[in-house]
Amino acid sequence: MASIKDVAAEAGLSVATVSRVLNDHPSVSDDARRRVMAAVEALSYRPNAVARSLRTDQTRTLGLVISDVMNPYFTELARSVEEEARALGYSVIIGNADERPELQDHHVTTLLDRRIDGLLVSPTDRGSPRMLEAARAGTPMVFVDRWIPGVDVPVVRSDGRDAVRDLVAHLHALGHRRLAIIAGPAATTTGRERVDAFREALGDHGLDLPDAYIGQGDFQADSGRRVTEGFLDLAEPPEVVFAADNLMALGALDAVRARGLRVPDDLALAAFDDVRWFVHTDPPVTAIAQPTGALGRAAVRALVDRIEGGPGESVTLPARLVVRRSCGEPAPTTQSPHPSPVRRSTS
Amino acid sequence: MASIKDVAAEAGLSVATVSRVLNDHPSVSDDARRRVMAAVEALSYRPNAVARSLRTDQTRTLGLVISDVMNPYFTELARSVEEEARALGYSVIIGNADERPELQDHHVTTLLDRRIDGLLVSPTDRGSPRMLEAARAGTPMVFVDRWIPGVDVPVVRSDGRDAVRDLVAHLHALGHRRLAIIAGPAATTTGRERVDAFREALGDHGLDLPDAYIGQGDFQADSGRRVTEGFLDLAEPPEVVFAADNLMALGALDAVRARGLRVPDDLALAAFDDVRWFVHTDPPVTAIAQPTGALGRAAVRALVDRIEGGPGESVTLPARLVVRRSCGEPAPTTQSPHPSPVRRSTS
DNA sequence: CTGAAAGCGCTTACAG
DNA sequence: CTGAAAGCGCTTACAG
Repeated sequence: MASIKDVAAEAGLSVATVSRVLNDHPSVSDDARRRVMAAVEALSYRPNAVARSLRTDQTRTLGLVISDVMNPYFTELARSVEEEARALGYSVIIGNADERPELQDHHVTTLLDRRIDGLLVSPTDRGSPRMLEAARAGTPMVFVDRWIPGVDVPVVRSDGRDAVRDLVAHLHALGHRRLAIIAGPAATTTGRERVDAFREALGDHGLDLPDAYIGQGDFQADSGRRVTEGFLDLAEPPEVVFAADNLMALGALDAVRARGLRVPDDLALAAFDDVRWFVHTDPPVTAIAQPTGALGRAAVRALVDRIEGGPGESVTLPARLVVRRSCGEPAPTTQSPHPSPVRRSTS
Repeated sequence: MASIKDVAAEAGLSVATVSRVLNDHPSVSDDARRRVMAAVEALSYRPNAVARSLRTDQTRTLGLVISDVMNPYFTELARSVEEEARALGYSVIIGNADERPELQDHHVTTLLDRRIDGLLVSPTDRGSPRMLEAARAGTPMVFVDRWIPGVDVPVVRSDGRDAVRDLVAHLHALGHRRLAIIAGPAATTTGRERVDAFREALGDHGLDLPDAYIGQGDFQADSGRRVTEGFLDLAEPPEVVFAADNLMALGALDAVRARGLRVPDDLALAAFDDVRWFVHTDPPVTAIAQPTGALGRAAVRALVDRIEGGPGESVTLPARLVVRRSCGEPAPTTQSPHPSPVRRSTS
């Protein structure tokens, strides 16, 4: 591959001058500029970003460590992050933690070793020493979606409290009284907050959330299935299950289907996170939608601000309830077109 | 951030020796090793990967340029690629082309500028000059899923021919005779091959594929919707639509639902690519499943082989048909539990 | 406007 | 086993 030296030789100029025209430095003669451009063209020269980074101490790269790429919510988040970053002249390297702290730590380490300019993270846990140290050491960093209390880093996330309140009101109006939740890991903020918001909303209606109705999931589908089976085995199963993310809702659908039961007749279902497929599931799933694209863009802007020495603004955006049919038919509607027999769990 | 010089000073040794222990070079005394380790620990030193890359001319990084991250098939592919790469000691940087040639080219350029050790690509088109030149220049490269004829690069993909044949046999047995396809872009191999396989399989049953039954999509949901609407508006609409990927199948479901029609009664549906949600759609969707994880792993192995100077083996894995209910009930089964009225397109 | 030179943080022959 | 030195490909004060 041609280096800047080759270009300089081809153009009959010094590497300093070549570098200047490549970086649009003002003090270059038109003649020099022309000759350099011609040489660049002739040699198909492309600057080596590695060398440039070593010299300038910036990589124009952002690291994004997310909990699970296979989760459509995070996939969309990653996509919007990349788009906004690209618009601002940055590349992004994604690290998929797969909800595993060691993997998260591996990616944080790798990213830091590569000297990314800033780090966007949606922590899987309360933070590894490496991550906390990086934050303390002043590595530009911002949390997206999930965050770690006590760490002084801007947070960009959505607040689902009002949407959860709307959801519970909706469920209550439909006559449901026994409401359960499939929670995310207690080590994550979203894992805890969604349970708290749910409990609080239940309280508004004089309902409480017994421990038996709090299932411990891990934001992945299998756990949603397992927890739902547990609920169904209860002497008094819940009437509704609220899954704290879309994958656990998928798992809940698996469980219901495996028992030959039906949603919402045997068990109503709602989910945090709205995904496109929810429109076409049987039945369409009522969900809480986050402004995912806006979140990703705001996170990048906050991070780039930090990189440039700014404070990096924290942002909280509201989520909203999208009612579909998985919690029961709204009252005024005519009878469902497929009246299915109400079967009950046999246990 | 501490550099190797700081470590050398702290350990009272030369940077050469520090470098040797960091790289597990055999000729280092135990004493030196101990002192270096202690210094590394004391300073929380981490080698600068940028400097190392510049010196060694390798980044231990693979580039992956895929057509669309939001497509679950590619998300899963990306995930398996990253896993296998990590197991082999490589990181991966993903570039999302979003089915846009210019964006694909942007990512190829950026990746090459960063001097990735090898490139994995699922081309959106027939290849940009930059990509073709990189291949010719000997940049280690392998195509995954889609490929470019005439370019001498290993190809790792799945062959859906047999599965498509099985699908058509299934449709034929169900009594369907008017079969249509929502094709991918003709600029892609998968766009063309799936149509060819479909036409060929139809031929086996004495059926042909009229132009009116070939809808031009772009592998994204909206095009599936648009094409399906066109089919539904035909004087003689097809009885079945085969979407060449899962997103266009989603779009087809949108179109059918928007008209108040039902699958499979009004229009049967099958898709290339199986996704988890297909189990829970209304009705569950019959699909052709690719061995996505195996594809990703094989692609990485081929690429790493090329990087190490090997030939890089091309691999073709079979896809298989997964029958569900979106094309109609299999004959022996009892009546569907929700007999819905057969409505027809009004046009 | 242009060039020679230093230096970014490493690795690695080459001597000793 | 250890160190001094060169060099990877750039950028950027410093002189001129």
